[in-house]
Amino acid sequence: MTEQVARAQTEPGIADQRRAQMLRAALEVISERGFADTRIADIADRIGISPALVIYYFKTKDQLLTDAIRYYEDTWYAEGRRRMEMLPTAARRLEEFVAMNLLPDRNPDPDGTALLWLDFWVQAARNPSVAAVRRKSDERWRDVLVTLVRAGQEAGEFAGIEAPSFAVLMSAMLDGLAVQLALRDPVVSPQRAFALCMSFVAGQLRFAWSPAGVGPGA
Amino acid sequence: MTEQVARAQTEPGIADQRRAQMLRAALEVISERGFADTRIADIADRIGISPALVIYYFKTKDQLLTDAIRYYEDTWYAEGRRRMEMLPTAARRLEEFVAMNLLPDRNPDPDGTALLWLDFWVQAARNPSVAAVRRKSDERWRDVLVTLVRAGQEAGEFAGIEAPSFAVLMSAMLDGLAVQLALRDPVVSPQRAFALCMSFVAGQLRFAWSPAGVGPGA
Amino acid sequence: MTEQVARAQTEPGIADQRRAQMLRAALEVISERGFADTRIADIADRIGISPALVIYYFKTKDQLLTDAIRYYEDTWYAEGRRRMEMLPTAARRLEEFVAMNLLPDRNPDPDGTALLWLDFWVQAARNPSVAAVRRKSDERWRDVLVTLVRAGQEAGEFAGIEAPSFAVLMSAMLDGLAVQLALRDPVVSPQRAFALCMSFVAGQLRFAWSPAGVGPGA
Amino acid sequence: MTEQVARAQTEPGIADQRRAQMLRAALEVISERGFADTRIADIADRIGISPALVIYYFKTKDQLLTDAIRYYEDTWYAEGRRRMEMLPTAARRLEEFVAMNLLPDRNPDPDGTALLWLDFWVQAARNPSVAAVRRKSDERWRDVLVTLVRAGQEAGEFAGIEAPSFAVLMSAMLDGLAVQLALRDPVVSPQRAFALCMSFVAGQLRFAWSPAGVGPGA
DNA sequence: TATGAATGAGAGTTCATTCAT
DNA sequence: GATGAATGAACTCTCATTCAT
Repeated sequence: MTEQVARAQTEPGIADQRRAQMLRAALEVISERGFADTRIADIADRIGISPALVIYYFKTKDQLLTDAIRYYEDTWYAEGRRRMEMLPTAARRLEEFVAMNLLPDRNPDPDGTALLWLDFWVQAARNPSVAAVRRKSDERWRDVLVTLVRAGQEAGEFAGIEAPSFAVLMSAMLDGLAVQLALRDPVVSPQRAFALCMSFVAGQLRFAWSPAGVGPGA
Repeated sequence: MTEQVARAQTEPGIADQRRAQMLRAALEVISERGFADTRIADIADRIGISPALVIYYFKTKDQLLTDAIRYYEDTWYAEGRRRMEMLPTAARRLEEFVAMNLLPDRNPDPDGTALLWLDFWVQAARNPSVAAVRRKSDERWRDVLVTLVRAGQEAGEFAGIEAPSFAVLMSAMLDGLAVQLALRDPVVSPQRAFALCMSFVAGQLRFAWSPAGVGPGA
Repeated sequence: MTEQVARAQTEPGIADQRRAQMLRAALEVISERGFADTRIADIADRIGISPALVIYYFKTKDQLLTDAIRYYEDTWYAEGRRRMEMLPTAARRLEEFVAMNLLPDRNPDPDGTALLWLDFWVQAARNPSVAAVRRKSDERWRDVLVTLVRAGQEAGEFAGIEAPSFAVLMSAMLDGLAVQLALRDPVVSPQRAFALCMSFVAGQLRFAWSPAGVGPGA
Repeated sequence: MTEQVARAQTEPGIADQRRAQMLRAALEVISERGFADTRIADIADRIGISPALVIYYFKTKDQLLTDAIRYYEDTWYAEGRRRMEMLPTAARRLEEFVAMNLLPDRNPDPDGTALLWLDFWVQAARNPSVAAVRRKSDERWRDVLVTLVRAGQEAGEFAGIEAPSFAVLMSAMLDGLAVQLALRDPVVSPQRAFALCMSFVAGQLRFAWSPAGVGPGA
C-alpha cells in the first residue's frame, strides 16, 4: 500500500472537504428558508460554486438533502456524547442533556440552524428514508437517556422508576418545549423552559435541583 | 324582517359553500402531500373544478393556504369547546382534552388530516401571518386549560399547584407525544402515550386515574 | 308610428347612454394604460359595472376597442368642424387647426386622453379595421385642409401653391410635432411647436403671422 | 499579451452571439406582431431554442424588450454615421439622411422590421426606461443634423438659417412622413414623401435640388 | 473537478368569454 | 339589462437536471 493510498483513506481529500462544505451550506439554507424553499442554486451560491457541481457530488437534490439531515444528526450526536463523557455525575449529565436542547448558548447547532429539526420532522412524516434517519437518531438518544438514568439509579442518585417510560416522557417534554421556543411562544423563555423541565425531571427522579445552579447568564 | 332576509343571514350562500369546500379540500391535500407540495391544481381536482376558480375565490395560493390554516384551527377549537361543555367534572374534561390530542378515534380532525399541525408549525416558524394564527390558537387552549384546572381546584378535585406553569408543561408534553405518534415512533402507541400523559397529569394534580377508564376499544 | 318608437329613434335610450359611457371609459383607460394593457375589467371598474355587461354590449373586446376608436375620431372631427365654422377667415381657421393639434388648452380631447392617437396608429398598422377608420379620418381632415387653403387662395389671403401637396406636408409636420410633444421632448414645448408650425405654414402660404397673436397665456 | 487573450477581447463569445441572435429575433417578432403581442415563445421559436434559454440570458421579458430597443437604436445610429462619413458634401449627406428615413431600399433596418420605431414610441410614452433610450437617440440625431447644417453653411452650400430650429422642424417632418408611409397612406408613396421632404429642405436651406437626382430605381 | 449553456416539465396567475339566474 | 360563478387557453418564470467542454 503506497503512502498516497493510505492518506486517501485517512486524510479527507478535496472531495470530502467539498462534500462537507456543501452539507453545511445546505443546513444553513434549509434553516433560513425552510426545507421546501431550499434550491440547489442557493446552496451553490453560498459557497460560490455552480449548481452543476452540487449535482455532480450528490447526483440529485433529494440525495443532498437526505445526506444533509444525516450529517446534522451525526454531528449533533457526536457532540452530545462528547459532552456527556466529560461530566462526572448522572445528574450533571442529565442537566447538560436538557440544556443542550433548550438553552441556545449551550445548543451544539452550527450557527443559524435553529429550526432544522422542525423541518426534518415534516420530511420524516412523508419521506421513508428521512423517517429511517430520524428513527435511528431517536433510538440512540433514548438509549443514552435510559443508560444515564440507570447509572444514576445504581449510583443512588435517582429514584428507581421505570427508565424506558421516563425516557419517553422526558423526550416528549423536551420536544414539546423546544417547539414552543422555536415558535417564539411569548410565555416560554429558554430559561423558563429549562427550569420547568429540570423541575419535572428532578421531581420524577427525586433528586435535588434548584434553578440557582443555572447561574445568571443562562 | 321577511323570511327571505332571515334566510340570507343564516343560510350560507353558494359562494360560502364553495369557499368551505375548497378549504376542506386544501386541508386534505396539505395533510397528504405536505404544505410545500400542495398545488392549486390538486385542490381543484379534488372537487372537480378548474384551478382558475380557486384563484377566483382566494386571489392567491398563499391566501388560500393561510385561510385554510385559520379554518382548521377554528373548527378544531369549536369542536373542543363543544365537547368540554358536555362533561360534568374537571377530571373528565381533562381526560377528554388529552384524548382529543392523542387518541385517533377521539381526534376531531377531518378524515385524513392527521399531520396538518406539524406542517403548520413549520409555516409559522417563517411566515408571520401564520405565526399570528398559531399564537392566538395557543393562547386560547392554554386559557381553556388554566380555567379547567382552577375549576377543578375550586371543586376540590385537583391539588393546588400553579395553574399557568402546569398548562405550559402539559401543553409541551401533549405536543411532544403527538409528534412521536405522528412520526410513528415504534415504541409509542396512542394508548401508551395517552396512559403516560394521564399518569403524569394525575400525578401533578393528585387525582385518581387508572388506564382502565379508557376502555377496551381505545 | 307610436310615440315610443319615435323616441327610440331620437332620444338616446338607456342602452345608448350605457354604450357611450363605456366608450368614454374605454378611451380613458386606453390613454392611461395603453391599448395593449387595457383590460375589460378596467373599463368595467371605472364605471362600476361588471365585465360581463361590457361583453353584453360589445360582444367582444376587439369590437369595443374598435368602436372606441371610431367614437374618438368622430367626436374629434365634429368638434373640429364646429370650431372651424365659427371663424371668419381662412388664416384664423388654419391657426385654430394647428392649435387644436399642438396646444393642450385648445385640444378637444376629453380629459386624460392625450396619448390615444399614438396607440391608434400602432393598432392601425396591423389591424385592418382600425386602419380603415384611420384612413377615413385622414381623408376627412386632408379635405378640410385642402378646402380651407383653396378658400383662402380664392379670398386672396394665401399664395397659389398646390393645395394637396401642401396638405400632405402640413399634416406630416403636425403629426411629427405632436409626437415630440407626446413623448415630452425636452427641447419642444407646445408653444414652440405651435410657433414653428405657424411660421412654416405662413411662409408656405405667404400670409402674415406673428407669434404675438398667440398671447402670453398660450 | 498572448493571442488567446487578444482574441478573447475582440471575438464575441458564444454567449454574446446568442444574445445578439435573440435581440435580432426579438426585433423581427416585435415588428411583425407588435410589441404587446410579442411572446417569449415566439422569439425562441424563431431561432429554434427553448423559451427558458431566453430567460436565462435576459432574466425577464421586460429586460429583453428594453435591450432590443437599445440594440436597434444603436445599430441604426452606427449605420447612419457610417454612411454620412462616406459622402463628400453637406447636401449629399442631408439627402442620404432623408432617404434613410423614407425610402425603403435605402433604409438600414434589418429585414422585416419596418414598424419598430412606431411601437417604440408607444412604449416610450409610458415606460421611463424606454423613454430614456429614445431621448438619447433623438438628441444624437438632432446633433448630427445641426452639425451637418452648420458645416454646409460654412462651406457656403446652405443659407444661414438658425440650425436648431430647422433640426426640430425637419425631424418632425421626417417623423410625420414616416408615419404616413408606415400606415400605408394611399396618397403618400415613399418617392413622393422623399421628394416633398427634399423640396422643403432645399427651400429652407436654399440649395438646388431636383427629384431627377433620385434616379429611376428609387 | 468544474462550469456555462441548454432544456423540459411544470406552477401560479391572468383574462376574455360564457351562462344560469 | 345585469351579474357572479365558472372556465380554458395562454403566458411568464422557476428549477432540477444534463451535457459538452
